[in-house]
Amino acid sequence: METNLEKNLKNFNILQFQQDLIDWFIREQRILPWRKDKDPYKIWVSEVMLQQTRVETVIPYFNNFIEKFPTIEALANAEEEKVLKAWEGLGYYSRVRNLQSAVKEVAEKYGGRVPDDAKELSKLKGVGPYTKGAILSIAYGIPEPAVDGNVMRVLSRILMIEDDISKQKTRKLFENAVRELISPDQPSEFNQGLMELGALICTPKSPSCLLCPVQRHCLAFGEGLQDELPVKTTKKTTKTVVINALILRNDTGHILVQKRPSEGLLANLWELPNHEMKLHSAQDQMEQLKHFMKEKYQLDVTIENHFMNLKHEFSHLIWNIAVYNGYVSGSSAEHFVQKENCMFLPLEDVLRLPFPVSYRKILAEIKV
DNA sequence: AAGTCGGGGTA
DNA sequence: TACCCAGACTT
Repeated sequence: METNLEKNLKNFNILQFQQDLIDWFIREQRILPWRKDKDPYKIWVSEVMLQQTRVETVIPYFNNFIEKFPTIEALANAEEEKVLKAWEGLGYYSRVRNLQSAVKEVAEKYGGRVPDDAKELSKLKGVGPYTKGAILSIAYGIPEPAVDGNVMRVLSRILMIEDDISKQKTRKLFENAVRELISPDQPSEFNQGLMELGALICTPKSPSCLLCPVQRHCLAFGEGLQDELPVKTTKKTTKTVVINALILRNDTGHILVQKRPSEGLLANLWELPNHEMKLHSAQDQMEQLKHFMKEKYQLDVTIENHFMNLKHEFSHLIWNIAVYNGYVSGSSAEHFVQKENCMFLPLEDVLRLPFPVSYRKILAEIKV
C-alpha cells in the first residue's frame, strides 16, 4: 500500500531540492554565535536554549552562558544556583537543570566528550528526538533528521502533508520525510537550511513564497494552498489564580525569601512568601495573608499596606498577584530559624538569587 | 494522547 | 487577544 508521502515524493527532484536549499542557506544564513564553531557542547547548549524560544531572545543568554560555563567541565562543576541565575528570564527552567545533569553524566561516563551515537544521546536528560538529531547533524555531520516546528511547517507545505502537526505521532512522519530528502554529504546545512527557511521565508503567516529558494519544489505553492498549511489543532485552557505575596521586613530591614520546591512550576527558583487566595472567604486579603504567615512560619506579622498588583501570564496559567508590605518585630521574629531554603536577607543579597520574571518585577519596584 | 512547563514577540 | 517560538517530560 502506497502512503501519501511516497506518492508526493514520486515526482520530487530530491537532488535539486537539496542543492537549492543548501546553496541558499550557505548564502543567506544569519550570523549567530553558535555558528562560529562546531564545538558539540556549544551546539548542545544552543539547541536546549532554542527549544520553544526565539533566536533573538537566546543570543544574549547564549553568550553569557558560554562565558560563564565555557566547557563541559565548567558546567558540570558549577553550583546549580549560579546556573539557574544564568537562565533567569529564559523560562522552562527544567531545561537547564536537565542540561547540567546530562553534562555531569557526559563528564563522568564519556570523559567529557558529547556522544556521537543516537542511543547514547537519547539517554541524556533533556535530549529528545529533535535535540539528538540537531547535535548529530550539526556537530558531527551525521545525516539524522532534526524535526522542529519550523521543519514541520516547511515540509508540510513543500510535500503537501496535511497531518495535524500538534499530534505527537506526526513528528515521526516528518522524520521519515527528512530521511528521504536529507543530503548525506551536508546534513548540517540541510537541516539548518530547513529551519532557517522556516524562520526567514516560510513563516507561519504570510510566507514570502516569491523569495523562496525552493519555490519550484513546493507542492502547496503550486496549488496556492501555502496559507492552509500546516494543519494544527489548538487547545488552550488558561485558569486564573489569585495570589497574595508579602514583602516582609524584620527589624534590620532584611526581606524574607524562600526557595520553591524542586519539582513542578518554576522549580528551585526563589520567591516571596505567598499563598493562593481562597475566593469566597469571609476574611479579606490582608487577613488571609496574616493568617497564612502565622500558620506557615509561626510569625506574627503586621500588614502595613498594599504595594502593587501584577498580572503574569504563563502558557496555561495566569497569576494575579497582590503584593503587600509588612514587618515583623524582633520579639515576634526571634524564634524564627533561618533555613537554607527560607531566610531573611538584605535586598542586595536577595537580588543575587534566581527569581521568576514575575517576582523580579516586584523586586525591581522595591526602593532601598 | 493529553497535560505540564516560561516568557516575549507579533499580527 | 491569540498565536508562535531550533521541545521534552510526566501521567
